[in-house]
Amino acid sequence: MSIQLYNTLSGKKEPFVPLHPGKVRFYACGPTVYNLFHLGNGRMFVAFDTIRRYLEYRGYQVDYVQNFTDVDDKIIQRANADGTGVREIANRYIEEYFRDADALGIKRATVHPRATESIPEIIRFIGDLVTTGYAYVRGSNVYFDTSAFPGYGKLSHRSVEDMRSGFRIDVNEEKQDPADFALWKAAKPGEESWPSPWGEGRPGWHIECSVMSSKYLGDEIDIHAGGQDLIFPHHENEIAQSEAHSGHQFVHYWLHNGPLNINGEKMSKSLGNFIMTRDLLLNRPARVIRFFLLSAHYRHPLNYTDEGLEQAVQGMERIDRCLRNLEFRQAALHPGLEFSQRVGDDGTHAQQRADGVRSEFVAAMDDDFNTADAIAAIFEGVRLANTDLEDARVGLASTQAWLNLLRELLSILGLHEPELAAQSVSSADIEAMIAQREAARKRRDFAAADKLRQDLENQGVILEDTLQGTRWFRK
RNA sequence: GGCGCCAUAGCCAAGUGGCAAGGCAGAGGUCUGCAAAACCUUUAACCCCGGUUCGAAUCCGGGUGGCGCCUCCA
Repeated sequence: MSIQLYNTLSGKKEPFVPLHPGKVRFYACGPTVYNLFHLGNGRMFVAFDTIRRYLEYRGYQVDYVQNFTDVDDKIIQRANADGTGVREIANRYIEEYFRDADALGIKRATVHPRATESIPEIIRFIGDLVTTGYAYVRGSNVYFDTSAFPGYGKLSHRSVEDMRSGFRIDVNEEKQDPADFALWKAAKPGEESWPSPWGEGRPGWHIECSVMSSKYLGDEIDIHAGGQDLIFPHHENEIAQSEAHSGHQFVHYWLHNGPLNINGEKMSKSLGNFIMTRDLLLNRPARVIRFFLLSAHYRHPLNYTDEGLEQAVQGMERIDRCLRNLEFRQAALHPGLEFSQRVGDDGTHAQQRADGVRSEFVAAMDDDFNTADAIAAIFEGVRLANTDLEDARVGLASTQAWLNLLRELLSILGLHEPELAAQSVSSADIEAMIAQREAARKRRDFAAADKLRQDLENQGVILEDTLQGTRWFRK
């Protein structure tokens, strides 16, 4: 069974067949670097990073390109507001992007191109469109002529007629048609600009993605991804430019993620409900945030609430505890310990069930990257592993099968091992106190034993008694 | 006005023609000196009205409610 994915272009789920067997050319729209990225951006980055990871897991070699839009009105505004230069703003927020993205477990792209690094290619591309009659020049502005491209509207499934009837399109005297859009914008005084055949100016928004996509991946690629709100006009315009330019199909599969809402409403500055990913990262483990973002299907709306995030904390902890408990069992089985004498378990049964869980996980992910179902499969693995742990005879082979499975599946989702908390007590001190407590318990001095446990808990160390001895972890 | 999406238990969220996953929260039990962890059992759901069908949460039509895009917002 192959991977099925929902293609915005066709409006259907389709089997994924790459242009070149075993290889995937994947372009994901990146941030405009004028600020930290908000949780909606974070959702998009995590969603497509996860899809990329899964494609790699399924054996594809993925060339993943994610751009930085580093020339834009908002960057200029920010630079003016801060009294600094646009390059400084862009560089700063590219750095900040990596800080948050790395924390969220988002893999670095194969290439992270910046629009300003492709100005000559952009100018050439626009020049070609002018030459072939797809674009027209008005002073130092260049516009794309949408009426020259018959397929215009095929991605967003609307016609130019529909758009004309909409009264919200600004009428720009220079444009031949309200649906036309800028490829090259004449420089305004004081703005960063580049020389071009049409005069000083800078690229329009849409052209950079078309150019960088073809520059790094070729003019026909497998996947192009972004938020649903980019379908129109951004991606529609990219198709028009790229296909007018190349004369053939630009992208085979268009993937779009759903919106992230806050308490049921769209994030907006006027509502004051903007959530920066950074702010969440300061208060919660990054993997909990990632887990939360993956808890719904990527195409569906995801509603952020404090309670929802709290539920993600609990869910993530259930998985982490299972890993910890499996690891403790293995430590307790260490050769030389009395307990290991009693173990007889070749792990076959656990391995079979682990394989079954893996199959469920893969089936879920094959079905348009259904991470919610995939996470359900992980929980099934957790339950089965915990059930095994209930049996004192279950030993190294079984626990290893479960650990291997859970680590494998978590890593596909980019949810790696728990982070180590700050350490206020050394492991040796903890072990010593556990030994003291054990002695107190042996002489049935439970008051002393409980005090030791409480002392450790006050320092963030939790003790749990098991048949194999006392296990501990830092909270 | 045009285009489109969504509605499943207290909460989150899969499923999309054949006995309604999973997580969180709740209840009971087992284990334990106690606690924790864990396991077992359990409570509880397909917005409304029509239609198609042997059979609909799932398909079609109509409502109601919520949301998105049509503004260089992911």
